Amino acid sequence: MSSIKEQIAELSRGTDEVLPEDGLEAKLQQGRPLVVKAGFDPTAPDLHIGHTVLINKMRQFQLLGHEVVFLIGDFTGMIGDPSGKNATRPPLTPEEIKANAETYESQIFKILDPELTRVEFNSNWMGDMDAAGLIKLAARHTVARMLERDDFSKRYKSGQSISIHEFLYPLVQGYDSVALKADVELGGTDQKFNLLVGRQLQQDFGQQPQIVMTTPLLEGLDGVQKMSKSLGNYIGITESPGEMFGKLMSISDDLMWRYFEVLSFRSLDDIAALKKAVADGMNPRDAKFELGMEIVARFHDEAAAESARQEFISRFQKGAMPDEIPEVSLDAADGKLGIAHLLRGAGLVESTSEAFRMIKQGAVKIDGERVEDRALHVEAGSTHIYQVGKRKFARVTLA
RNA sequence: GGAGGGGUACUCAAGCGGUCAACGAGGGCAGACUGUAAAUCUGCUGGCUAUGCCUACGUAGGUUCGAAUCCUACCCCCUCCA
Repeated sequence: MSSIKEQIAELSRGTDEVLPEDGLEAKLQQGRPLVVKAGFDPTAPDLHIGHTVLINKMRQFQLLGHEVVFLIGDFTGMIGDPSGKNATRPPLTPEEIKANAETYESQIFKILDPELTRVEFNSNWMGDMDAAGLIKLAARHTVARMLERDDFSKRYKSGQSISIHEFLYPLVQGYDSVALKADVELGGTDQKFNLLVGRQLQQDFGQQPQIVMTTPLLEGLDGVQKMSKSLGNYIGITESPGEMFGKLMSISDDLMWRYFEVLSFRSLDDIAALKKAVADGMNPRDAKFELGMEIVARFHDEAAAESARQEFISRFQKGAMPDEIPEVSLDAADGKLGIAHLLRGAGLVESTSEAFRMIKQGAVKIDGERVEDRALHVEAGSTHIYQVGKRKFARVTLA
């Protein structure tokens, strides 16, 4: 077992804040398994690797022998977290929540040890609380303190509405920590306020307040904006090995080191050594290969990672066609088909207009030959490999 | 309840009777360069039976040879006052 100091260094790695700063050391020195809590929305879980920064942190605690609680906020979900959102969420049915919870589990257990993970639902304790209980809970916090929260104060000052129920969200989340007697709560930076409310409530309830650890929102593949599905700059953890590997290879070198820090399970020393090797002349691409392999292996397996790497090398370094090209059959009405219609029929472009644009830009190839003539017609009874841009391929048989 | 401002393409944002499929920026896509990088440069960025036609500027009507631009009604959003 590593020293407490080393543990703190690894546990703090890639975190945004640890509050209070020296609190973690004090907790660790107690020498008992700590209760480490992290809460998740019960809404449709479609995790991307940005979410796994937090889960990786849970895993670290788990490896050090602590008790990790994966808390599904099924009750809180009925309130809706106000952070940055104003749309009211439709309430989920118990069936939906159950299904979502199962999806969560199948995804997080690629990282966490199922045997050592405690899954909880906050409806277990919140569902039984009556109105009087809720008011008592509310009485433990003040409006002034609620307004300390950044987005509340902004909205209040600018005259935007704040519903009363939004104040209850941090309280319920904080009460979860009381119910679980949490020693540590993990959350994204946007959760900081809520996590701190937990500390205060625990103190009110006579408990030792939890340590709050926040993890940053991971930068997306563009390296600038946060990773999110709607921005399209994400890697979903259920994506194929090839896609995952390819996407990781497309990130900038700066971002690569960032990803090493928060996504890799390698030790900090290891990463420092790799960084030095690159500084001394190692091709950064090879370092990126190692990152790609590790991530793909985590969500798939070693063999998949290796073949993803091989595929990548043969396809892009040697310019070969991908191994798996979608097969498409199309019917030609008059014994031949215009190239634009063919490309659209094969799903390589959205519209014939787009097809013409792509041809004009020199992005269309047939069997590796660039198409120059937008009026080109392909004879029926032929099979060719059509390509649009670098990544879109289809083997089209024209009948 | 009263007064005022606004709704334009993926987003922001010009336009305020014709030359507007709509300036500009961002994003996206493509080409060059490369490590499928990043940065940079260039081009494209509604659809179609394709050098023309159709559909689009909150919704529905109207005025006009002609409307995103003017008028009317309606819907929605915001600000200020109560």
